[in-house]
Amino acid sequence: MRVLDVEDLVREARSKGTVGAYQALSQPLIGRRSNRYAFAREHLGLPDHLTFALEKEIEQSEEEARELGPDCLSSIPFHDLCYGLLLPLDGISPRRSQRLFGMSGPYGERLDSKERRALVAEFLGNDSLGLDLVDKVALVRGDPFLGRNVGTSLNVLLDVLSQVVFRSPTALRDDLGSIGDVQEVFVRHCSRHKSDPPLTTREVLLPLRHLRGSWGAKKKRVLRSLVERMGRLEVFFMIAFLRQGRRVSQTLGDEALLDAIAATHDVDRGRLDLARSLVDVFELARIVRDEGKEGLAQLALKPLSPVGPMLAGPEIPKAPNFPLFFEKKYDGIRLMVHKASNERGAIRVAAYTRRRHDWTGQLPGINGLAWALPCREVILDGELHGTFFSEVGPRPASVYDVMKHVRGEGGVPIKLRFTAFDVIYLDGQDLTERPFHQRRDVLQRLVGPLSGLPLPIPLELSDGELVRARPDMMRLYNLFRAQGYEGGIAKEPNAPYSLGRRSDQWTKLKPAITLDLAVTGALYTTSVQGPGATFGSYLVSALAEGPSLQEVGRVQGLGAQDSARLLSSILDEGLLTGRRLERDTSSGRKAGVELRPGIVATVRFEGVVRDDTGKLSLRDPKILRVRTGEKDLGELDTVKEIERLFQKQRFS
DNA sequence: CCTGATGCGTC
DNA sequence: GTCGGAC
DNA sequence: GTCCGACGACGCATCAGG
Repeated sequence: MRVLDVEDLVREARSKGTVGAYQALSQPLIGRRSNRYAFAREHLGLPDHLTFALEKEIEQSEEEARELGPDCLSSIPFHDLCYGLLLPLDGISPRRSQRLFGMSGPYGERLDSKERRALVAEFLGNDSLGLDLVDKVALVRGDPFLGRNVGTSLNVLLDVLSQVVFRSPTALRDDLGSIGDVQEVFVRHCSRHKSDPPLTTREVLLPLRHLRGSWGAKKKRVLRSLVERMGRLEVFFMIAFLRQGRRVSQTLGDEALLDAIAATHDVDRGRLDLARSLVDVFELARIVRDEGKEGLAQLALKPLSPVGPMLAGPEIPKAPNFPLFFEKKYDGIRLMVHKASNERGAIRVAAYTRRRHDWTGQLPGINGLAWALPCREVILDGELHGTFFSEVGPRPASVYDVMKHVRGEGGVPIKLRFTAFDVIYLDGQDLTERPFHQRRDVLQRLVGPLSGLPLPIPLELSDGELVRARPDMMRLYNLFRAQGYEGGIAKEPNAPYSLGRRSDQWTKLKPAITLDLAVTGALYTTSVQGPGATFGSYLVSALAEGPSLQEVGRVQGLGAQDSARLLSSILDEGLLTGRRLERDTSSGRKAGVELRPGIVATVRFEGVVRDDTGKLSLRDPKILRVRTGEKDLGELDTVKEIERLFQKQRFS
């Protein structure tokens, strides 16, 4: 056995360039070392974010059996891209830009939407940047994660910054309190204008693209490696990328992107539109990049290719156009069930959620359901929901029970059911253009006979009927409510099925309960949009024994005007107790202030939910109006009342 | 081993 | 899920 | 009108640290 000479291997590998060297060494040396990052840093001079990106890229290229090019990182410097593209697209005001970066960008002032479109078209058409179409779409959309949800909490960002600038996270949080915007906090603490040597755009895009699923110290190490090499402009936009929800160039939607792709990549605009209804814009870019026109031409609605379901519009209008099909609204998980058969009769089944995630594996019973359908191929749209069995008899389960049952592999005494309410594809035919009533007929013939069969997940047709006037509709609505369901959906009989879109041809009718609650605190907004509102949400409390106040939930803030008015009355009436408070939210811990009672909010909500610990909260709460100057606690609704509502909805 | 923090998914 | 705001 | 980010709820998986 020959002993490997590390030095020799490294010397030989380095002659192959950065990527080649890592590839050459990843198997014999780096893969075996516990600290690959330290090894790559010492011997190859690779910063951590590149080691991370290359490791992931190599993994992926092996899976997809494709070559990893030696120049997969060489591309336009990220700084130049920020300056030439992201800054003009972002619509940041010239004054702010001057203050943050000491410059106002290449155009001096804000671009209007026409100019932004032109810029995007020019960018997509420029093939000397070392960026492919997927990269470009990701940049224009400000989403390096390609449409997947990747969040980074505020605390993680501040931790990373604290490692780079040697300032405590607490001090940084205080800075954030006075500056108001995370991106700006990073910019202020960044000493350089420009990275040196410059980071390339791919060098930033690739680590971010693979960041999904990375957690804790690993994620922080990658981010730190990037942040400490960035100048102000670069760090500003990377932080924008990382903030979940916050995207640059938000004003330029898919439409503009499709226009630009059509113009620069010689594909038909109408074809792109059609494609867009079947896949998201990132997948579309990948298809154009890898398969070109032919790939686009092959795109069609077909089983086993997930598509976004049609979504209902907001609320039913006061005077809807009758007749309408009024259908029970089930509280569960929206699911598209796909069935496909090949020539030899082998059947494949899949189930996809509203955001096109594959839930087939989590729902073994879905196979039996699909097999029972008397057709070769089909795509059914419906709701996975459940029935809860308790001492007082069966009642519809809430979506939380359903999730617990599905994810926790039972443990909850509910029986899952799948209720189909639409069919969009049947045996080679795309039915999306057909009017709803025709699809309903098809569905009835297909699913009706299977109702009541003992399938692993029972299949049934949604409950509903054609109503000709409001009293008919309300009679049905009250019946559905009495049975414990959420309400109803009104569907226009002639509506086609709009894939992946929200349509007002389907509207909801749901209950609205209101309570008067005390506003006992406010959390600062994390918004970075202009002046906006100071507070992003409010803590509300109900009257409890004592009398005392018990917090019963948070309610999203008001519009800019109402919010400003509320803030001034808080100050006028001296409602600030001076105590600060913090609450955990899905986007990290948020800071806020405690308020003395004095503001009463009328809160509308759809029901009461109870978590594992027995705590009751309001579901989908919204502030209808606020009254100030209320000193009398007796006017408030009580915790008892909320408990009563919870019991009532359970046993109705 | 338990608990809290974080991320990601559903509504 | 809802809502408000920018376009 | 349409789009999308800022917000609400819970539950589960995973990891860090006492």
